[in-house]
Order: sequence, then C-alpha cells, then structure tokens
Amino acid sequence: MMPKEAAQEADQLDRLGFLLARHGAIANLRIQQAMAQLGLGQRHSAVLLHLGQGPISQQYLVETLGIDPSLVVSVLNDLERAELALRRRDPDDRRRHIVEITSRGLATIDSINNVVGAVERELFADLDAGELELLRELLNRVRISADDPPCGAPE
Amino acid sequence: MMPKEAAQEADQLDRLGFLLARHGAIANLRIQQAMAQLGLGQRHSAVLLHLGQGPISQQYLVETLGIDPSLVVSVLNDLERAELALRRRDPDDRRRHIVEITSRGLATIDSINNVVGAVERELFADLDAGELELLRELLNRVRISADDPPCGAPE
DNA sequence: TATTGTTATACTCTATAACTATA
DNA sequence: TATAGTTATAGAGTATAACAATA
Repeated sequence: MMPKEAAQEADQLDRLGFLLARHGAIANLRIQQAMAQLGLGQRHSAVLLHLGQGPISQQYLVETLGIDPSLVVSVLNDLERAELALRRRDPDDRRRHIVEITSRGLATIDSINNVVGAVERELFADLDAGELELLRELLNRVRISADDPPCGAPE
Repeated sequence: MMPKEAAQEADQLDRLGFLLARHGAIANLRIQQAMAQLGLGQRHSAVLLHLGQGPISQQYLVETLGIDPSLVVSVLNDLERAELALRRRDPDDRRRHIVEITSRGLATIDSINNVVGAVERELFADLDAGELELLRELLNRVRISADDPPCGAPE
C-alpha cells in the first residue's frame, strides 16, 4: 500500500532538522563501523584520541567526554587489556589514576585517522574542497549549547 | 605556527566526519526531546507522519522505516492507546491490518511540525535563508547508500 | 566528610524466535 | 507452504547506587 501524496512527504521529511539528524546519524554509523574494524567502540576511540594529547586522569575523561565513571572504567579496562593504554597511581594524590597511551595506542591513533579519513572521502566524494570548507563553516555555525553532549557521549 | 598539541587536536576533533556526526546527533537529540514533550518517541512520530499520508499496512511501515515488525506492533499499541491511530482488518486479506490516523493524530502531526520547527529555529538561528538553502543542498550531496538506515531506524 | 575510582545491580531497549491466523 | 501480525524471551548496553581507598 503506497502513500498517495508525495508532496506532503517532501514537507515533512525535507525538514532541515531531520536532514541534519539523519545524515549525521549515517556519518556516525560509518565511523562506528570503521572503528569496529579496528576492534574499537566509539568511546574507545574517543578516549584514545584524548590520551594522544597527553596523560590525563579518569575524572578528566568523565567530564570531557560526558560519560559515566563506570563506563570510563570499563573502556580503560579494555584499552589496558589491548595494551593501548595504561593506568598508574598519581603519586601526588593516590586516589587518582594517571592514564597514559602506549606506543601501540599511538599507532592505533594513526589507524583511526586512516579509517576515518577513508570514510570521509566516501561520504564527501561529491563535494570539492571549497564546498567542504563551506559545509564545515555552516555546520560550525549550527547553534549548540553548553549542555550538549560532548563527543563520545551516549545517544 | 600552532603549538603541536593544539594542531593535533584540530586534526582529530575538527574532522568534518566527526563534525557532521556530532552536530547531527545534537539535532537528533533536540528533536527527540521536543517529541518527548508531546509524549512521543521518535518512532511514534515517524509512524504518525507516515500515517498522515494515508492508511498503510504494518508491513509497509516495517519496510519503509526499517524497523522490526515487533517494534511496529509496540509503537502502534501505544498510538492506539493514545487514540492517535487505529487498526482495522483489511477485508481483502484478513491477515493484514490497515492502519489509519485519527483526527487527534492529525492534530498531533501539527504539534510535531510546530515543535520541530521551533527546534530548527533554535539550531539555525545564526544562518540566514540563503545559508540554510546552501546547507540543505550540501547535506543532500553527502553520499548515502541504499543500505543506510531509513528515518526511524535504530541507531 | 568529600573525592576518585571500582563493582554490582537493575533497567531499558532491541533483536530473535516461536506462535496464531489467514492465504 | 508462505505471509501478516503478535507475543515472549534473551541479550546488549547503560545508568544507578553501593562500596573501598585515599584525602
């Protein structure tokens, strides 16, 4: 049984909000699948990318990524088991862990950049460099407020 | 020349793929919250919008929205309980249900359009009409393939 | 007493598969 | 036998909250 009015459909499904949400979800899914090829969930990658910038505490990850402390524990357990990161006690405050990336973790960051780059080339194959810059600029001007989910947060 | 740490951050977090995924997720979340004000999940709204175009079978919803038959049942149970839609047997094939929207359901579609419109005005407040058209055009040229999730599909 | 991190539990969402009734 | 829809169950993913250790 087919819908009779295609015009109405255009009204409702062409809404820019829906378009952004939908194509964003597709981009997200593609990235997710690419990460999975590396054996990483999205959060694992997000944590790893942050660790790439220097040692940090778990609390910092909780705040920055906007995810639950118990999730950080679980992700770090995985990363540590895979020898991509390691935890050690902070001598200045023995409650804290200093989380560091390993050399294997650094190599994995390169892999992440490669696979995400490949996804991007696929997604944006029909846009030239100028259009990509334009899209980036327009997306950056979409209003997101302070309480929006940081990258790596659940959906 | 930027310090090395900041350059790396820009490399990784400014990736257009991440930007699209992230801002799309925010748009999605806002829409979701707006729907929730009406007591509707995203799927409820998606189903309702499709019903607005005329009576359809449950099978059609399964195929169009890409969601599981059992989920369609559950969503329709909710919609029926709220008197937004109703099911009746198809006399031509008594296995099928013909699903119709009610007048209350039609009114709810108006509400959906209102709240989503409000979300869009918020998200896109810093863009003028021409820029919105440009953004729409660029988003439409992002490559999505046949097996990408239809709207209403799980994430 | 407050904070950091951990563990254990419960809950939500979804897919899977078995089932009923029609064809 | 195949199809439309329904129901029941199990699994993944997540939040919640209790807990241990430091401060």
